[in-house]
Amino acid sequence: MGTTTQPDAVPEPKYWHLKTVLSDALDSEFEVGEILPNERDLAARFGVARATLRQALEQLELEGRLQRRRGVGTTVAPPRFGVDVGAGVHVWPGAPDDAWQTGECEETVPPRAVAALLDAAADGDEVHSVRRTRMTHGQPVATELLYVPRSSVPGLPAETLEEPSGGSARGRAVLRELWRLELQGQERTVELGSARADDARQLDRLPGAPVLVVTTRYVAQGTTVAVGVSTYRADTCRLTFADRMPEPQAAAAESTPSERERAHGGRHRTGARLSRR
Amino acid sequence: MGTTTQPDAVPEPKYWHLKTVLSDALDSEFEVGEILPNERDLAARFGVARATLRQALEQLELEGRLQRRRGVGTTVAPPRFGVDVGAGVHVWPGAPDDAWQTGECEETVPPRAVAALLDAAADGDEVHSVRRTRMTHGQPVATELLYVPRSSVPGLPAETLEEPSGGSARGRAVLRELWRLELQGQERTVELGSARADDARQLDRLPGAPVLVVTTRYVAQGTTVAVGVSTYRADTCRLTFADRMPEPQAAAAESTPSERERAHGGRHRTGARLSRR
DNA sequence: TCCTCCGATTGGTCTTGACCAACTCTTATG
DNA sequence: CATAAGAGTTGGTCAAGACCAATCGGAGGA
Repeated sequence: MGTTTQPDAVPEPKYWHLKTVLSDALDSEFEVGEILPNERDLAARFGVARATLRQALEQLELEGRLQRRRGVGTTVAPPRFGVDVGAGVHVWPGAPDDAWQTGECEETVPPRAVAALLDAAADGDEVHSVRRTRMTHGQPVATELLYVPRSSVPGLPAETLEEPSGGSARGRAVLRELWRLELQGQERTVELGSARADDARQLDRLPGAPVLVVTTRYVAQGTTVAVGVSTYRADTCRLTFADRMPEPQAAAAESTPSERERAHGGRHRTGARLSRR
Repeated sequence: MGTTTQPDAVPEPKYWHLKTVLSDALDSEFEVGEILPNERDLAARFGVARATLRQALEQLELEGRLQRRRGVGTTVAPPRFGVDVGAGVHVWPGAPDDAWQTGECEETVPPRAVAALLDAAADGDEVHSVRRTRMTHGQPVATELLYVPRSSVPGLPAETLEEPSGGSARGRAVLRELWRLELQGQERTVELGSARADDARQLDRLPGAPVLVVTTRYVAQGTTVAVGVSTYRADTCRLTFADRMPEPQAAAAESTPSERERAHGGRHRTGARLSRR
């Protein structure tokens, strides 16, 4: 019972089939930013329960194809934008308005996992910490917590800590400006996580939203002098890492910033099958 | 209504509260590999509908804390293991049995997104492609598709293509051995995706399972000569990137391979509150 | 003109109940 | 003793319905 009408080999889940149908429709019949019919209508139109429809929508949202907001509706999300995370050169076109916003410095006890990475801090020790937020395309895409054990920066006047550079800067630049740390290198890990309540609020997402957690270990003099934990919105970001990339000649200029090709194909025609009414 | 008994500020969703309760229980009362009570029991025990319980379990599975298998049960997952992805040195303890398994070379039309990255292939062109699988800790953690346009390796005897190195090797090593390509550098992007049916099968997961998609762009002579698309299980893997990391003296030897600390704290006591019966 | 309030709309949460599919273990059978 | 057939267990899918919470827009009042 479907449109493909296979013999009946493996009964594909309804929501899975629904997802592919919607996905195709998204490509062919909708514009970015366009608003879909509401869930109750869609469910009725496909002859499924709302829960089933929602299962498909959830998948699509996870893939960054949709954006849902309570009280508003479900809209077609723009393609993910590349967010440079590596230490190397910018290669993928970065957003023109990509900027970090640095908060105030505090004294906190870092999470256990962070403490384990810091050579100079025992479990339970308080360390300096700064919260930062990364804005791109007019929206927050990441929050970061930077942890610097006191012993990494002994005898630093509190003044310096209260007055950060105030503007955009890469993590290592902040470490230099705030604490005059000169780094030798860094090491990063990326993993999937779900947003904690505080991070979710800053990212304008609901708690539990999928995020990419980037843990950076800053190294100087052979020891880990700082650790940064960045939380990126997984639905809108594609992290890019470049290590000693020679500037590509032609390929780099192939398209303008924001509107990059999507992960697995993506065109934007127009039509009117699923459109309103 | 809850255990925390806040005044009643923001009514925390039930499944969210449930998730934290379960998460704590996982830390304090269960061993890795232990099997939880079944969903119907758990739901009854917490006085919620099974659907609600499942919402909490889904979150925990997404975070890599649980593993669920139909017909078997829900088990406590081991901590994520770090999987080295960068071009640099191994720093995080890699698994002793980490190995790539290279398949046969075929001729395929790469997905549009890949073609867009390949300088030497127009949309629709066939290119060489090799499927590879990465095994770690006795299970498949990633599948990869390597795309090499013919013009990158003109006039290569088919023999070479049919007989890969047969064993473990990093991506660039494969490119060298298979096609004698010497690379200048590479660039990677990481994004969240959901497993396609074929990848899911290879990863022993259900279609739609969350994966980390690593797209690697191999560069030689200033052009992109190959593109690799790796699909990592997001629930079991933590990708690590190291660029010119100086070997840390003490910190590197702090713990033995597999059993690393978990992302946000994690100890393993024993108890018996939720345990069977 | 500006503001506030209220109601309609939309996605988010939760319940109950049912059946399906993968798996394990027991039991019957050769 | 090995194998096959069932039965029972467990997670996966689906339905139908109810209510909650965020949002937006218009009506009404200052």
